[in-house]
Amino acid sequence: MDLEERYDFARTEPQWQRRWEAERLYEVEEDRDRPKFYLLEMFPYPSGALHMGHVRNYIIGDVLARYRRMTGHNVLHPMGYDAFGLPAENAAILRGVHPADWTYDIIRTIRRQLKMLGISYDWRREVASCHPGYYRWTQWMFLLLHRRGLAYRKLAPVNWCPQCSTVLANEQVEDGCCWRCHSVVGKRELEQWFFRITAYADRLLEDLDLLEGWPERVRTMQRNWIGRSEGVEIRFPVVGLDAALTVFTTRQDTVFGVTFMALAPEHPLLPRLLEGNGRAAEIREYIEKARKMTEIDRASTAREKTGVFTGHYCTNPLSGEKIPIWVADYVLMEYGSGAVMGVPAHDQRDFEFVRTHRLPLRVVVQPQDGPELDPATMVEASPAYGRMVNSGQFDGLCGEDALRRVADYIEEHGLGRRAVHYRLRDWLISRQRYWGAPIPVIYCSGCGVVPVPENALPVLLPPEVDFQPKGMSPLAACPEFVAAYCPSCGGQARRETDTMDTFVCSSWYFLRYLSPRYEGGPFRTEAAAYWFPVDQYVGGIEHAVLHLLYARFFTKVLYDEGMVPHPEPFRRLLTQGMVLKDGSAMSKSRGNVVSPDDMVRRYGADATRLTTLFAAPPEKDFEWTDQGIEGAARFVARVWRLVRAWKTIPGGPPRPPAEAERDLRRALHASLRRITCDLEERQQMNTALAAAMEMVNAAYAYRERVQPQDHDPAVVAEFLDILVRVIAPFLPHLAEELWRTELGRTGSVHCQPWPAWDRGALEADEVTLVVQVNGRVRDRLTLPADVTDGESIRLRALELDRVKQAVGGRRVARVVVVPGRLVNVVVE
RNA sequence: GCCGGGGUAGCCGAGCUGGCACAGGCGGCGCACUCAAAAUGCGUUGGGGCAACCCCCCGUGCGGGUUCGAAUCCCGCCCCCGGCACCA
Repeated sequence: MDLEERYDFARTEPQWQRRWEAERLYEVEEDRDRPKFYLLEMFPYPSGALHMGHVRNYIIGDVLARYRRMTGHNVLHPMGYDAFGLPAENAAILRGVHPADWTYDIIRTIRRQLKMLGISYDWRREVASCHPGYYRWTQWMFLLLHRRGLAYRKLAPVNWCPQCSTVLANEQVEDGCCWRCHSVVGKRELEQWFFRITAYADRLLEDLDLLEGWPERVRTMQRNWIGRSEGVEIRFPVVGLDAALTVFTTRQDTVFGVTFMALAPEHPLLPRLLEGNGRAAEIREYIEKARKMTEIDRASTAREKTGVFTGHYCTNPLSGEKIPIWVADYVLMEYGSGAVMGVPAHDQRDFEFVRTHRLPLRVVVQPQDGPELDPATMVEASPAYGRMVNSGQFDGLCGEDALRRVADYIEEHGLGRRAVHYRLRDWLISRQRYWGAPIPVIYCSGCGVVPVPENALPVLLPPEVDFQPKGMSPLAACPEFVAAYCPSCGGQARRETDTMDTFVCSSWYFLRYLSPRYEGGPFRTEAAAYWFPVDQYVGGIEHAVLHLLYARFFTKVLYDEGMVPHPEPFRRLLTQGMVLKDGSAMSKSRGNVVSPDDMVRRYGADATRLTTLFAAPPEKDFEWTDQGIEGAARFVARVWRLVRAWKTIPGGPPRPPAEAERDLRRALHASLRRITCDLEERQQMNTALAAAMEMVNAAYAYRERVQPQDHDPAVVAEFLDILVRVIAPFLPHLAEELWRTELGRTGSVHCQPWPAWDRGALEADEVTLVVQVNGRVRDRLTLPADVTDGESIRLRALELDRVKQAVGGRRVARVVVVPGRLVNVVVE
């Protein structure tokens, strides 16, 4: 072999990419005779060229897709673009180009990058959510939800991002800041469209148990987000007023310990309590102050609990006691009923409140263990469940029983009812921006809110619009768009001018891929019957409660509508970690972006793929290093040289395998088994690749050990055949080059069946047992593999010099023999 | 505070359901090839003790426990990452 010869990835890789496209290798149709496998990566938001962090996602997905193809599956592996959204609009404002031009430009770049990496997509199925052929069906989804009573309009205080100049859903506010631009989010009172995701709260929660293929972390995050609490709502009549305050509590066993009532400053009953109230001025001042506070300040637990007494009282319906009503800004209007029964002895917040305002405290639950609670000496609340005291007829009841009996009593006496509350809020989907799918609704002075008829979709986004943000929807300033006829009465009417949240577009895209150009509906139900659900989804953890929750919600609605055969969209989920550079996530503003274009140019697509796959398990973050990719490129070349050197071994008569051949075959099949397990069950590409490297190392060791003229042709041929197949998912270009060009095989390696390991090759003639004395390794014992008799192994172990030495004449108490593994001699 | 996930060489990481701790890579060192270098191939690489091989001791965040045997199981801590959090 000429050592100067090098693997020319720059020539080879594009050549095979063109060939695969010409051979339509990755294009699939429904095929009832083959098991399907739907493999999907989260589609990118086209806000710029992809960096290494983005492409890791597609590389991981591609390995799994290629592996499934080789295991005989009919693999659907599509790609598209989450192309409606703010970055495009902001870039357009900044650069004076139209968002559509900007978006399609970036899409071209991303498509080129994905092709350059050799990702095996069925490109015919590409979708872009900003295309009318797509958003027509996003609008259709809106109408479906509307028809099912799941889309409604209401006036509510909503999150407003001043930077993005639009409202945001709760899920899109992180620590009081906009998820995208990190500006502090304020509140505005606006009439907006919501999706009633809370109607599905229980199912979204319960079905998490079905998602065994999801990381526990994501399931926990969704559980936290949904935040289900079981309790009771209790009505406290207001003294001297024909009204009652309803409170929600999960601790009805503490109801005899209520010493005050606290209302949120926004509570609707407050205006009535202020009528003719001598303290009205003071109270109003407090309410105003609370209103002006930012969400973050108000939510701070570090703040002292402030409040003012309203001068009014209500009656505890169980004890008959008179309870003072306060206003306190630690009570949130958005949760429960905006009123809290204050039980200072058993709730830390209420405890802090009474300490500042000198209100009384009463112990009504004694913990099962620990000292008796004494109100005089308590320094914090005691939230533990226990035995009810000072609670009249309920005294002595404990724990769950107490909760149940009090709830029963409340219901039987009409004082309230059992209730379940959620942290989850309805999904606010209106956006006061231009670059999104218009909400398909018309407002008629006579008929009210009228949905656009399905056959009038899409409601097209007009191209010529001034989209400079002015705190209102750009479409409202476009008279041609606003003017409409009422679909119901035909009279002059007005169009809705808000667009839909980007997350609406991405809540159903995995269904559009199934029949991407279908005109008769969002997707062909027969296609869904075959392909749905996604078998393996790959994407970032950042969507744990955003996209992944919304997509589950949409799927359940479509399931109820009978359009999809399964209530969950993603059977298995892999959340890949980030690629870090200099210790942090890549971003343009940080200037630490590693470009896949550079890496592919310098080292090739396969080496780039290998680097991201081998550096760490897929779900973990890893630091990008130049040494890493150099090592990857070395391995690519090492494989190439091995195959080049070995393909010329002439055939010869079969011969009995010698020890060197048996060792090589054992290493080959042991690695094959490991790679198969790692891909099949654990999805650990890094360890699969480690096994592939061991495989190659074993071949080099064989070449050191055996003279070239003595290389066993049959063993070498088997080795190359298996090696090239197993590297195919990881290094698709190299594998194809070796398969077709070097080994001269016909057809693509990517259409070959995945090899099965040979159990027989794994069996060794001899096994080496570890011999321990008191758990420490002292020697080794090599025996023919067929010696499994414990007694003879025991005797031979005790005969070993080093064992005798370690035993040192002490009495042998017992000998543990694990055949095939070890012997442990236990001495006193 | 609650919930989830982690902590193994100089670095990235293997180690499954208790059985030789550290596979594979990176980095380091050495050898071969070369006039030389690069590239490549081979060897070596946890710490300590010993002149030295053998060998011995220590070593998976910390402290206990279970076990013939623990990175792995149990109990109690510490630290890191992520989520939720004035949610009644």
